[in-house]
Amino acid sequence: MNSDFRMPTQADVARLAGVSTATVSRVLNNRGVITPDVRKRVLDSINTLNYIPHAGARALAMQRTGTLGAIIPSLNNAIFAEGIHAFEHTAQQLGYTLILSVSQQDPEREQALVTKMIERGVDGLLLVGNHHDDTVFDRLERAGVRHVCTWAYDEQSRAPNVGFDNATAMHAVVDHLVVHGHRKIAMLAGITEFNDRAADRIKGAQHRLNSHGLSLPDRQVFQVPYSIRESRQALWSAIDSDISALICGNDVIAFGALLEAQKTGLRVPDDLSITGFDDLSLSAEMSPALTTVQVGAASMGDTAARRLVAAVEGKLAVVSAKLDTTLVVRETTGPCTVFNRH
Amino acid sequence: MNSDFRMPTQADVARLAGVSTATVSRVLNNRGVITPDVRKRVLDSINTLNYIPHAGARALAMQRTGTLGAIIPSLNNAIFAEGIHAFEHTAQQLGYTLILSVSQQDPEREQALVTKMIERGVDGLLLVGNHHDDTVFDRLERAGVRHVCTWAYDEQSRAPNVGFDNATAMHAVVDHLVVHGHRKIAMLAGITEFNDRAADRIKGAQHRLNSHGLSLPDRQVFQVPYSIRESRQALWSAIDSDISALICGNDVIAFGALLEAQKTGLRVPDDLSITGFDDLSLSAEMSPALTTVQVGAASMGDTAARRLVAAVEGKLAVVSAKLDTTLVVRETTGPCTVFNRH
DNA sequence: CTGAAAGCGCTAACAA
DNA sequence: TTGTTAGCGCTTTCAG
Repeated sequence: MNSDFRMPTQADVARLAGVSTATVSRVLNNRGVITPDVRKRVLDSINTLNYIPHAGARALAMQRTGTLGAIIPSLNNAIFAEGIHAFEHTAQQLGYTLILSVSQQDPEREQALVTKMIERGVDGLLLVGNHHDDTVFDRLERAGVRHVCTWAYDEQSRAPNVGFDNATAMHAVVDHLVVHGHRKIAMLAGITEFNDRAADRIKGAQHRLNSHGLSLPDRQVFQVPYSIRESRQALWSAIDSDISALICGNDVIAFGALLEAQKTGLRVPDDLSITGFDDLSLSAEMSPALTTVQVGAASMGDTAARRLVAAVEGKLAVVSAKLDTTLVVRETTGPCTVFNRH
Repeated sequence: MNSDFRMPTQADVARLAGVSTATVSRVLNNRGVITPDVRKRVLDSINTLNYIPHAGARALAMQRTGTLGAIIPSLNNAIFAEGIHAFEHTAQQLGYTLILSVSQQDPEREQALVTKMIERGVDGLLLVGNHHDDTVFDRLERAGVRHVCTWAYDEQSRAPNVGFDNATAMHAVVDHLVVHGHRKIAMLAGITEFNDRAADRIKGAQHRLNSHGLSLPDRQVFQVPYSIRESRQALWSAIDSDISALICGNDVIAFGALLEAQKTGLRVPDDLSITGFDDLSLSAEMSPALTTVQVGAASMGDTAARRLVAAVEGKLAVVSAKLDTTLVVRETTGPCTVFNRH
């Protein structure tokens, strides 16, 4: 690392090209009209000096940074990774850079990260879920940072949403199961603390079952971390009661349940129907292929980025987008064969 | 969005507290000694004004941003997501913010992204693999941005490495297979264009096989994208020759091969042994559980962040770290039962 | 221990 | 069409 070497600045470029810094700035930002000859001289100087503008200085002078922030619960969850991948891709395409932080579902950490994002001057911010500390929204609104909550959709939410209704998404699952004759159903849900999506999925399943004259009592809802290992164990609690179908909070949980079921000789779907949520790419490939809910994480990330940028550049409010989910029926669900065990 | 509202600045805080901005800056950065009373007044003012410092301005005045950059090929690959998750976690812990960009294995895009990173003034940058455009390193060195290449380890590399030797990592796989009597082996490798890790894994397997007096001719090496679907198809090309073992470039490819093998009634490992690379969390859980190479993506991300920060704060060069890989023998490999098919 | 003032690199009026 | 001149918000000598 050559120690005391100064990166060339706009002033250096200006000097070399024999123009003012204002002119350099102009050609850099395509502002105003510039004599072809001058523009060429500037461009040449930039090249020979290997000049790279200083984003911090620019951010100070203009009122924007050209960055989009995202605070997500985790990256070790393929579905978030997929959503962020798309978000970054679109952001990049629109000329924005991504600043990414992981909250680990910790509200305090999230709050601190939001402040960090404001410090960094992100032009827009993506959040996951609608459940956030009030101060999060207060700060964001106060700072005038456009933001959007994803992975959820609720008309009542304080912030704009780009996502789907987790509760409603469960309706199709329940209907599918009920139509196939399932009456006793359990659920391996995600952990609901600080996770409104997981909670909504439970509520959605329960309500829909109720409307069919059935029920999913709380004691048949088991909260498990999004981990295959832990999900395998949870299967045992779930099948203690003689259920014929198992609704899982997401695909990873479903993988665990399926693997464990297979290992113990339980036939899926003959002895037990299993459903997932997310439709990871693996879900279609495994065998039996997983019946699950497709959420379109990629298009969610893409849409979130577009709406955010549109709002920033148009100086408007972010407009919400309600995304659809679709039940993908595959091989882990089938007709209920009652009295199958016990 | 309240339109023309100005975020409170340090000057506002100073005014309210009845001190100079210099003093505010001092308490903010714990520099020098400050009278307790003054400190309290400043802190109070900060609170009542909800003052949030401006990172851009600070970056301009100091010579650092408190950000770490990372440019990775993709996020839709669980192993990269895991590595970045750890990188971000450690960075956050050390007080740094992550700026993340995805290159999609495109050298031109990568080059542009590196420039973007320099613009943003990242204090350190994580790259994947050792194969990068010369201008990438030129620019980075010129700008004095510490950087580290991960997911690879090569004494000869131009940049510091935090990673493992992909070629050597294959030795254990080959040895394991050979010891079990396998002689005819094929490989489903990753696509080697712009991917030195994939290429090294092939070379590693070939060399080691050679040293056993065996060989892995190029025509038995099939390059496939890191996708289950595509890998399934590739299996057919591979087993055309009557091999008894299949080395896969990573776990995802192995999943595909395994799934397809099972589907067609090929018994694993009796009819065909299969190995992976990465040791994704799923690999241990599936059945048969996958024999694979554990790479410790998390500790790689963690170490990369620490080394980068140490170099930045100590004004030193980044020091490389050679990480170990370990073969995890599970159930997809077994003794060779020759003449098993055809 | 604290304040005044210069300046980090860039953009945006305002003149010319 | 281009140059001059203020800042943008913060840190940092240098005085006091």
